[in-house]
Amino acid sequence: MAIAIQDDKTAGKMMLYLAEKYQLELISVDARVTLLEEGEKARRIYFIKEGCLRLWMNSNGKEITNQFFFEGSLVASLESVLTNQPSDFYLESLEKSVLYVLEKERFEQLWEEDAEFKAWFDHYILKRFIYYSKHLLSFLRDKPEERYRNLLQKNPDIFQRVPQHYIATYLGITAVSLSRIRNKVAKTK
Amino acid sequence: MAIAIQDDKTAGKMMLYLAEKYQLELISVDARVTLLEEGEKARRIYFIKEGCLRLWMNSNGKEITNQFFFEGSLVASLESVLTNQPSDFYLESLEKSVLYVLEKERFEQLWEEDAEFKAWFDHYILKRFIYYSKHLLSFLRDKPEERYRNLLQKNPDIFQRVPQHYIATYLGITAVSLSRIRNKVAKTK
DNA sequence: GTAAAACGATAACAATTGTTAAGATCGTTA
DNA sequence: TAACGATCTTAACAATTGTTATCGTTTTAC
Repeated sequence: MAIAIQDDKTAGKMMLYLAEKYQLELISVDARVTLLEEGEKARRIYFIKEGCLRLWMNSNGKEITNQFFFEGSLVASLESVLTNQPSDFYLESLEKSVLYVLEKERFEQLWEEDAEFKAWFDHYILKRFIYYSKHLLSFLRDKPEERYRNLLQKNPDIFQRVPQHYIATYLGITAVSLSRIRNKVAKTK
Repeated sequence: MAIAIQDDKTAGKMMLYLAEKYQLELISVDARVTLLEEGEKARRIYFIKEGCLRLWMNSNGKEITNQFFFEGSLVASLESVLTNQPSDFYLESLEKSVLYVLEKERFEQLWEEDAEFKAWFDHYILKRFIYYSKHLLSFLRDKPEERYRNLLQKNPDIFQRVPQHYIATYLGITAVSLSRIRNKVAKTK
């Protein structure tokens, strides 16, 4: 009896169902709004109804984008929420977004007392664990150009919605290098 | 009320306590023994009492080391165990090792029925999740030389126990490049 | 004990990426 | 509307890494 890992669509629907079930507050934010600062303790988890956000950090004056999040995703500085440590990351909206808000206290209460929520959240952590292990592997195995090709194939929309220089640091390269790779790949096709 | 993330020593002791509690079978394996092949479905989780192992994959004829595991660690192709899919990885002992064996069926039974085991395992997944997210970040943020310096500082023993060319692919570089970096860093000190 | 394999250092050259700077385009804001 | 900032491309050069090969040493296997 194996664990069936949900696909993103199913997980997204489940998330929205839970947001309604727990009657989470809905908020709207403009593009480029910072929802969490580095050094701050994260007190909220967001469920994205519409829009997109990014988690990023400042490393010696350079912005490093850790991850992008779109509709149907849970987003937070999870490490900060779970361990109660100050966040290493900034959380920022890239587009005008509509978000359900789950306060940390409510989250912890649900996690402990609500079996359906606990099952869903534990499964979410498992999914993220598998996602991270695969993403990490792509850094061990692939050159930047291959990481770009993979991203373009699996998530082409991202290039329509997210500035390219953010994508570059997500791929572990500079914006200049990504521009060169795109030029090269476009010629190859 | 935050989740307290256990340090490795505490987690290791807990693991050995559980191994005794569930009276897991103990096996000994020589160095360089393959415990799981690529394409095989993982049917066992191992708890390392003594020794060390590595998880690696073959990518276009090149060996990529995904992770090393030492005393007090749980080791398996977890993704394969959890999803019942064929493993992308090989699991191999690097030294003569002594391992507790937890069969998949027993694991699933404990996970569902034994609260202490479930709490421990869920916590383990959370820890691994945080480990992976930090490790991934080091690929986005640091150059290979910095990843080497960090590893040397945090885990110097690894260079005494693990062949250097395995460490190289774990750091995402070639063995030649790691040798050059070591030479350069040794001169800098 | 000896042959074979594994391991690590190094050299030479190719390929890729980083850095810095300049310029063009587009959208936002006063 | 005009000024500004954000975004992307490109160029030139520096720095780093990959590739291939050789060599000496150590370890393993028969």
